Amino acid sequence: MHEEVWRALADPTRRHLLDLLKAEPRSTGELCEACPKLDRCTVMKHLEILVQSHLVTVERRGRSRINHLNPLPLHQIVEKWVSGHTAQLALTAQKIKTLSEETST
Amino acid sequence: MHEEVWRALADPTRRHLLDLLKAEPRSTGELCEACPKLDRCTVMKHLEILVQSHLVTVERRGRSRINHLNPLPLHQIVEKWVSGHTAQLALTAQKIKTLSEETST
DNA sequence: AATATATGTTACTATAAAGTAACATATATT
DNA sequence: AATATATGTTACTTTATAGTAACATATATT
Repeated sequence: MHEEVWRALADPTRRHLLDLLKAEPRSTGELCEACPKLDRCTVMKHLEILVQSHLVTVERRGRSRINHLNPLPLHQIVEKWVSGHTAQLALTAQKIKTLSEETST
Repeated sequence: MHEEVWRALADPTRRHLLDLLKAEPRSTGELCEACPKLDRCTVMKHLEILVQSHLVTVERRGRSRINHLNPLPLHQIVEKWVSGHTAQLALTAQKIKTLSEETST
């Protein structure tokens, strides 16, 4: 299900990892370099969760593990859930305008 | 920031509450009736988190609290983060096709 | 074969979240 | 005023998550 995708996206570190992988596939070591504040084990745990949610796929290359971004699950939750909510924006434009002002407070 | 929005959306109960509010604003009591398995306090805690993330706004009406959906934060995280990732779908159509088969396993 | 490098595994700690219970307040109804 | 109703608050327990440390394995390099 998409439950894992939502959970995976909830963490800012994981979204950052996805951002890094958006540009190009990277090895785990490269991702760790890009996240100097985090322990390697922490990065690997996050990657594990991203793999379970299918947001990241793994390619083994010798002793390296190349992590690839898979944007499909993201696209799917947008299609199946988010779009149903954001569609209202067009319908209730004036109302949103008001709420927007409250939100920015 | 949008951190709270991602966190709020991570929980399936909260997404269900948003689904209920999508149709029409509802009082807390009505939401509790729609979630018979959950304690009233649990529902209120979830609503609290939804309000903090601005996904729900509250209107007081006598002794009732009417909860309104605000789809704007959702729209914003799609605009600011999700769309940047899903945009790749068009660019890497063939690759995704392959990943799709892996994902559905 | 010996060594370095990259990743995997297990166990632990600290923090946060989900859920509930008991009690408190505030508004409507009679 | 007394009562019922709807919501708010505080404190607690259980479970899940983030993060780390120490050790294990597997591949490349020399």
